Amino acid sequence: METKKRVNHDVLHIVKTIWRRIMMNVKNNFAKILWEQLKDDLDVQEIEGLIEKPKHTDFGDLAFPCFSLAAKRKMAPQKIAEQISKNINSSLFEKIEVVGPYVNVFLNKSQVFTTIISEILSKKESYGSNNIGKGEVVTIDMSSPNIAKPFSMGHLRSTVIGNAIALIHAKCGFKPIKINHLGDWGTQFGKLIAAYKHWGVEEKVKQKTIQELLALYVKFHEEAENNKQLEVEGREWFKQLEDGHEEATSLWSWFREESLKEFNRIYEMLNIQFDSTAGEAFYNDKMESVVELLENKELLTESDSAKVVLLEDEQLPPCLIKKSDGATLYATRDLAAALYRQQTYQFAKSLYVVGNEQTLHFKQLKAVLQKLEYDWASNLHHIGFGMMLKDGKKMSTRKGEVVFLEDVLRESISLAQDNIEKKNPTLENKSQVAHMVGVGAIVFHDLKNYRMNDIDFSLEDITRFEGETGPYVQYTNARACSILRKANRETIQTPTLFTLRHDSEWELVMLLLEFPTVIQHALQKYDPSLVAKFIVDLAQAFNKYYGEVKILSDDEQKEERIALVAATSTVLTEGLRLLGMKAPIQM
RNA sequence: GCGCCCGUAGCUCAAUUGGAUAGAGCGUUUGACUACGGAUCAAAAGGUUAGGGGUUCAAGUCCUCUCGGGCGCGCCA
Repeated sequence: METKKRVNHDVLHIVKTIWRRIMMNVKNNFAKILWEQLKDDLDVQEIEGLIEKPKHTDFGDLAFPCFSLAAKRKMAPQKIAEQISKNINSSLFEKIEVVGPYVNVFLNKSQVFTTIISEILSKKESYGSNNIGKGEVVTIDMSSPNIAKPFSMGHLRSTVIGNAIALIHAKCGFKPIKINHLGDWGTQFGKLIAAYKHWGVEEKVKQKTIQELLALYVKFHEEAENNKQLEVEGREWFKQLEDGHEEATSLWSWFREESLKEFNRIYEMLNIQFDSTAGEAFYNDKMESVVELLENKELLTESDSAKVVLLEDEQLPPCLIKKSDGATLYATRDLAAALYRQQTYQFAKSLYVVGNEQTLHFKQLKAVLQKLEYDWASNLHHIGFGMMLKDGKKMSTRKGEVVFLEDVLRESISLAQDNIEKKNPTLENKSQVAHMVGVGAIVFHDLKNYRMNDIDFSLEDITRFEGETGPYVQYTNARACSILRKANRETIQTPTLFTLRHDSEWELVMLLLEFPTVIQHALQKYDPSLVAKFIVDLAQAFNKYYGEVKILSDDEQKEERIALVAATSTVLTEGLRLLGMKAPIQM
């Protein structure tokens, strides 16, 4: 008895392993089969590169286009396709069709199905993980809001894109280091101190810090229009700050502390933590050595009594290192930061999730590091993104045209709360779920489109819960969880062989199969939107299936369908997690 | 003026990176078993891919010009 069981188990195991191997390399196997006939014209790798996934499901699961052979053989591609298909004989496919110049193959569905579902059920949330990163460190410069300014919708982009990129890197075996490069230094603090000295009221600032500080900042710029003296005052106060003037310093650290309290509230809402919050001020004592470094390499040139690094060979404008009054600048600070990060973390890659408008700055930064002959300079990457626009135009902090992220988050959470009251009033942990859904809507909205595109701010769009949205994906998963709850299985059985009955089942499986590839693409392109689009596709496929098939009806396929639902829920949950979102099991 | 990015359905965006009939969501119109959860599903309408020229078996995708929009370009960050 014991032995028999063992034998059966082993046989099953072997069958599974073989099929897993085949599925991992379905494309490669198809290429090898084709190669048998095409040896004279192409090698296996070339063939594999030509194999595509057809646009429509009626065209099969994989396709080989014969265009490139047509030129070599001087034959019509249609004829070549016919010839090839006649000579293929493999159990890998259940059907082969020729449509014009394409050889379309249909995979043996039930075996693929069995393999992929059992893989997901056994690996669970680690399905799709890989070890491309081999434990290498990747620093990610992200979020970086400015002290004394509101945490705007614009900063949200850097924060959530950076966070998703960090999660994707971790999934691929990297060690991400999230750095919040706080904007806590610079001329604007001089202006702010000047404004506070003129019009500031301590109590007001204590009550509503950032609103009040923003009001002062806006007033400063309004007044400065007609009063040039103010600008001078601002610069003087910043100089005082740099020289350690007592009042200036204490005002600065007060502003900084109060601002951080507000930012932390938002990070808590978004559930995002940082490995380092070393902001710009952190590099104050590391600036002089950068300047010396550049001087020793004789890279500094004096120009209009300022010091610059010329980048003519690189066809870039000069990089400004020191102002005529001797003060350092943004570029100097980022050079110091790059050096510090390389020393501290020995990164394999250093990413900067910063808006597109700073593209030139990062080109210059990289170019200067290359002039300093650091070979790691080529591992710096600017991950740009489009702006958050209002009516097609950039929002200006100076004019007070900003939307507070916190207001938008609260609005969205309260809308989610209303929905729950209406649709699921008996839900137990309503407010936690409302939080997950409301915040999820905003995060997803920001990640679903390619990051380079500009986004026009629309509260209506952001807080939409229907269609291609975060809540839609969350809802789909909650439905799947509901079925699993009703099925009431201690463990999900993986049937030995699936019998597919519906096209919608196969579409679901093909999507599940793609998940690991999607993750790799998202990694290579630093593009979380690929994951977002994928989980929307998956949710759509699941909802279609759900509408078509009664999953819990009692027939021979019931266990298979439950297994498919479990696998789908696992991937949806994991996909949401990679975007920094929660997947409530009820909502 | 110079440099970079963008232009796809009324709106917001896709399109396997040069491949088959350019697809989704929103909005509009119509329909769905008194429900495995309707935050869902099914269907209809909606396109000269801003425009011209070029490259090739094949262009929304590459090259070029025109028009339209955005961003950046030494003492801000």
